[in-house]
Amino acid sequence: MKKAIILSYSKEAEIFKALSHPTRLFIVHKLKEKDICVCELTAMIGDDISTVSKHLSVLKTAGIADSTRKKNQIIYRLKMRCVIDMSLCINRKRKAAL
Amino acid sequence: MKKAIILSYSKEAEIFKALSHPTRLFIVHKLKEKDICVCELTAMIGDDISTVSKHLSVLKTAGIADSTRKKNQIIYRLKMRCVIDMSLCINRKRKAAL
DNA sequence: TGGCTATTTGGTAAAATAGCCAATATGAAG
DNA sequence: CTTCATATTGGCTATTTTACCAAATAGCCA
Repeated sequence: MKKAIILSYSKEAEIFKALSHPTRLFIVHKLKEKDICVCELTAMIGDDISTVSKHLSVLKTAGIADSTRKKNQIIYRLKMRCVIDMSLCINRKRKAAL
Repeated sequence: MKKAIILSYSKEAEIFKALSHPTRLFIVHKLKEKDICVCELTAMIGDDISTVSKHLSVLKTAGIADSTRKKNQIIYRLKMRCVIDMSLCINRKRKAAL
């Protein structure tokens, strides 16, 4: 059984895990500009729509995005906008490292 | 073959992935206070030293930590300190959600 | 209602990750 | 040089993740 002090980081880890896939990061960066439906994201990404849907589900479960229905489309929205700051932080570091 | 625009997020994704494990987050939060050797981290975590060493290797490869030798210990240091800001951002959100 | 569009869910195979033990390195100290 | 302490690497298995296809679901509209 894992120590409680370690387990206390599980929720935070889940959020980082949701951001740990290139496709999901791409989605986050698109959503920072505007709300987008699954179909449009799928067209941009080029994966099967079921794959994209599952990525979106991961982001939603982690609390990073949420969704609403509009006619027969599901529109996703970036809920945790501070992930953009994380991105900036990382890329600032990456450029500084050159 | 994945689209280039998606692949361009791979490096950023790697950093988030490195932070996506409770044990590694624990390590990061300890390292923000002071530099620590593998043996001390291992004692705090309770996993096999080889497991801890591999976690540290992930953090190092991602550019989040680095290490120096001191006598026969390897001392790890938090290199990308802005991951602390990410943590704050996430936990601020989490508390706001209650 | 029935068909249409958009999305999610289930199933599955391949790949990646985690964690343990054993084996190997690497420097320290006698 | 030998032994000790510290850390890393290799090998293995169990678990998780990813991505596809097929099937099911949900709302819209004739």
